[in-house]
Amino acid sequence: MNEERSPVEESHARFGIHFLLTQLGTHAASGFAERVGELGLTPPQVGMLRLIGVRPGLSQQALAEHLGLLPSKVVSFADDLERDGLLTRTRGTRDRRVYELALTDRGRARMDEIAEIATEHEATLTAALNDDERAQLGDFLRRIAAQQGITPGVHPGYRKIS
Amino acid sequence: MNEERSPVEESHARFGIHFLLTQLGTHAASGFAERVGELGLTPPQVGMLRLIGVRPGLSQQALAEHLGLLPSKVVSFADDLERDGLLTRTRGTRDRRVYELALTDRGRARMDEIAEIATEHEATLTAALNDDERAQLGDFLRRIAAQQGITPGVHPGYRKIS
DNA sequence: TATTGTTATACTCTATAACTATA
DNA sequence: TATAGTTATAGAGTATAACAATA
Repeated sequence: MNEERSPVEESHARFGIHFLLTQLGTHAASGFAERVGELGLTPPQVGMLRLIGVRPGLSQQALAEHLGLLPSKVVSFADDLERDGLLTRTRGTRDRRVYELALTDRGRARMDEIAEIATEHEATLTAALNDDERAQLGDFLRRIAAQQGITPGVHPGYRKIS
Repeated sequence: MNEERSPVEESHARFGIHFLLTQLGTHAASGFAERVGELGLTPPQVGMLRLIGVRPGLSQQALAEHLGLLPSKVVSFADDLERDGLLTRTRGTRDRRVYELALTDRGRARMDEIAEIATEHEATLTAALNDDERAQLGDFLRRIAAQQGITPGVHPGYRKIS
């Protein structure tokens, strides 16, 4: 290994947080994808279930908007989730063009499983920190997100970066 | 907005760092991609230039291995960068199958531009924090990366998550 | 026979556009 | 005419496999 610090390396050192965030972001995402994959789900599908659980009666358009997914993707994801008995489509009473989506009992149970997986995943991911440090890290990241104009849980990065 | 805390929402709250990391990771990555895109470069190409700058004479295979890129991708990226006069391919003297890659003067100048962009990007990204907090955030993230077995700069997330 | 770089191809995924039914 | 959901399709991007040169 060469020990001299080239200009390139120095700029790289001054560039730490960006690299760490991108690398840890993809690491966290792929770890989570692997875990929920064992339940036959993808992260965007989990995002759909989570949002439907919080706001039942949501339309597919609204889901697509909130999660940053293509409407045509929401259709096929909803097909899968409905076929697996995790959610129901009900035609809207006032506007019969829309489907109102809701979790089934099975869907709620699946979300409880996912909550357990998520808690365990979170703990594994932050095993290097103690509770105080974890809280402080969360504070830092939330402040950065707020300052950057990022709404938590909205457009959570499922769509490809163009 | 519903103010009661459902089990789903509680699990979501306990799940903060994962979501923050993935969301901020894609945010940081897309911001950087946009900036270097104005120079006609993609993030993996920047990664190639950076690594070649640090370790001149690297082969395309070694590049692919270090950055987590497909060898066939390295070929087309190197084609672009060579055509733009940013790097040179020289046949290896001992093993004439390999190309030894090196930056041209123009390539080094481009890397200096990128270093400026990177420093500015980093400052913008962490504008919500003061210097002490920025240093502490870096420490937290480096410790997490080390504990998770992530080598800084190696396989920096260019490849798609499978 | 194995490996580097390259090219060609098959495959997946994404985004867009067309279609229906309601409004 | 416009919108929600759906389906079909074109385009982009990815991974794999085949190929030439060298070891």
